[in-house]
Amino acid sequence: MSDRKKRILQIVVDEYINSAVPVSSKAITEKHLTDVSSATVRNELASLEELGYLTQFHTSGGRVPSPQAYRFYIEELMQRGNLSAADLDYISGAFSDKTADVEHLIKSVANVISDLTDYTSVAIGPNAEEERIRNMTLLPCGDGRALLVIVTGSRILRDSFIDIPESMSDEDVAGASHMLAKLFGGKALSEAREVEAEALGEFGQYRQVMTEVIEALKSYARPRDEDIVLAGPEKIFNHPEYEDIGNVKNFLSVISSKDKIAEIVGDEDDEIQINVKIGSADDKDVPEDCSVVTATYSAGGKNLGTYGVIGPIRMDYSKVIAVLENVGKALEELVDGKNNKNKDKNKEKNDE
Amino acid sequence: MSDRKKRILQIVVDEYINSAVPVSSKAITEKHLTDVSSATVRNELASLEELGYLTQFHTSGGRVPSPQAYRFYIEELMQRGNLSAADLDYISGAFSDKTADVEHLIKSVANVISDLTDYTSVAIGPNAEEERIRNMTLLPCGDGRALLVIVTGSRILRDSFIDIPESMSDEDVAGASHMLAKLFGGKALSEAREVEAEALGEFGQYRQVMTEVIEALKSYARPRDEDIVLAGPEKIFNHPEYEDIGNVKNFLSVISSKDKIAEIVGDEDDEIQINVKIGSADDKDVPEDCSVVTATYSAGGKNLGTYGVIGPIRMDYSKVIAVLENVGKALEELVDGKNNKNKDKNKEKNDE
DNA sequence: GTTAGCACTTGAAGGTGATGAGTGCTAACA
DNA sequence: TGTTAGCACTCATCACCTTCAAGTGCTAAC
Repeated sequence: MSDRKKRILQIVVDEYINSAVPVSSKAITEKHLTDVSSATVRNELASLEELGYLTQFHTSGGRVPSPQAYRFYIEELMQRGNLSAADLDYISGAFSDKTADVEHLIKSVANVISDLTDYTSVAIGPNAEEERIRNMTLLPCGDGRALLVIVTGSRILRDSFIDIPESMSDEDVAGASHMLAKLFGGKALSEAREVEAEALGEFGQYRQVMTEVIEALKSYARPRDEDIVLAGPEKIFNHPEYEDIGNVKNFLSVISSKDKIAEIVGDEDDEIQINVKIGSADDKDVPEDCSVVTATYSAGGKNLGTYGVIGPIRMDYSKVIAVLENVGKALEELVDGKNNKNKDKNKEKNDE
Repeated sequence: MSDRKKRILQIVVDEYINSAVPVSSKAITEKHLTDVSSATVRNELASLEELGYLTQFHTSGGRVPSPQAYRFYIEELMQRGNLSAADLDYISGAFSDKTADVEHLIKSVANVISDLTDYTSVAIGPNAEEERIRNMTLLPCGDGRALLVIVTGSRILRDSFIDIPESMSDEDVAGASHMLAKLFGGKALSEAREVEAEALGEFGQYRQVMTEVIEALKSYARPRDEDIVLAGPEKIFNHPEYEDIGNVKNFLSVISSKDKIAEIVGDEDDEIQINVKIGSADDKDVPEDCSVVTATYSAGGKNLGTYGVIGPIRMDYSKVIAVLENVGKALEELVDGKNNKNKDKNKEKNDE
């Protein structure tokens, strides 16, 4: 593909992303390629269409980029957009230390992304599997039930009710609770699940409780609904493709199901930092006319979750990717800063 | 208002709810009032319009009920609908004992209501204020933080992270935790908030922790986002008024904000069991073209939350109210049954 | 390889007239 | 006095047509 073809393709995609109307040869020569005539551009456009990058609804309607064009655009043509100073300020101001626990942090990240991009944002919290259990307890609730709570340093990892034998006194439960904390403390959720045999032995008389706990641990393998958040669903109406009720319907059917959100956000290759899915071709759960751009963040070796936006195929990929990248950086700094602070604190303690 | 006027108004509302098209005098005489002529009905219709019960978009377009008509319809005209055997079966099958904790119960109630009515359902969980604290604990998480968990017999009442002095050892926290459980166990959340003075004295060296706990208790006054659930948002598309993008927009702007949902579901008179809000006139947060029907359930003196549907003004009030009533009955039976079972259990224990 | 020129296609916008649904009014009737 | 038939009137909808502008593809000339 010639440089001029690339340039023209870039112009078409940029223009279409901006205006949402099919772009014509005339518009291209008037605004961008002033040194050639519209006829020349027409020839190039016809050729780009043959290559599969452009489509026409009808002969007199200008051209529109195909999903293939967007992919090429993102990989080669797009200007890696820099954010405005205001946007950068907004990001750095948004994540203050007060967002101490991960639950809140996830929500505020999702909100920031949605606000800055003007698209609906989706997020899936940190993968719980590899987080270290900091503490664990069984809280008696009466009527033969107890609440099992597992926390890390920064969040409630999981909680759920389990049945306990009626014969167990509150003191017995407290004892069992201590054993659990000792047994599982410091382990990752995935490791915790593997101590089964050993644990059952140690528990002796409370074998049944342990069985229930193991059962609960197993059910924690998939993300909870609360770990999947959505921000700014109404943002969809800011984009003209969603004047069409059918598109809104598709969109809503996806975002109102946490399972589907998890599906389209979740199943990505760990190697890839930023992942773009364009239309149903890339993921059957993404509606025909939608794109999903996600980024997986981690800091200090710790997974911080996957965040992204869902919006029309005609998405401002440059802006979206810039926002995702900068939010990632801010998050990394926040977490690293905190770690360092803690290290300092610990150091001070040791120095005493 | 004459009996015939009432009958005609009833026919108009029934017909319009069913068909969503303005109803004409001819339709009324053909299908329902076969003993009078359409001209007579026209006179009555004109009179009902003057009374404010009916409106016309244009002279040749049939008539449509006004909000005032719906109110009158619900209070006097509507046939208190009985549910089909299938619907009743569905309800009684939906709430089995396995939905042990309140969180799941709320969700399943919301789903049942949405499924049976074909409208989007909204629910707000049991009012936490008067529930008795069954247990309470502080779980150390490191880095000067601890998780405060409060449970009743059937659910996690509240949880949140609080700061603790770095100097507190895990054992100290455990001690404080015991004191908390003793101090607050058996109290309602609203009562717990009032023990401030006494508590601060008892806590001695851990005064600061207690201050944080009190602070947390105070923040628990309003419902958590998780206590507000929504089921079947996509159901809205099953009703023709939501072919219009503007209406969908209004609708989505309300249901995507938990605060707004809480507002329209929450602020009702405790005296009223079933509450109907028709359009913005009854509640400024209800969109112009929407109605909200809610019911507050309680069983054994315990508040079980408020449930309802949000949908077009042209709502099948009879069906909706029947579903809400029957779901309420089923829920009451479920909870009473459980209480009895527990009483039985306790009795057996005492008999031993 | 580039360009001007032109015929062609197509959707959008606007106008027209026919159709049909539904009403309001009036006068006659019981 | 309430009811009814009859009729003129209103209005949305639809099909059909015309016009308009945008944009293309193609060709011939540079």
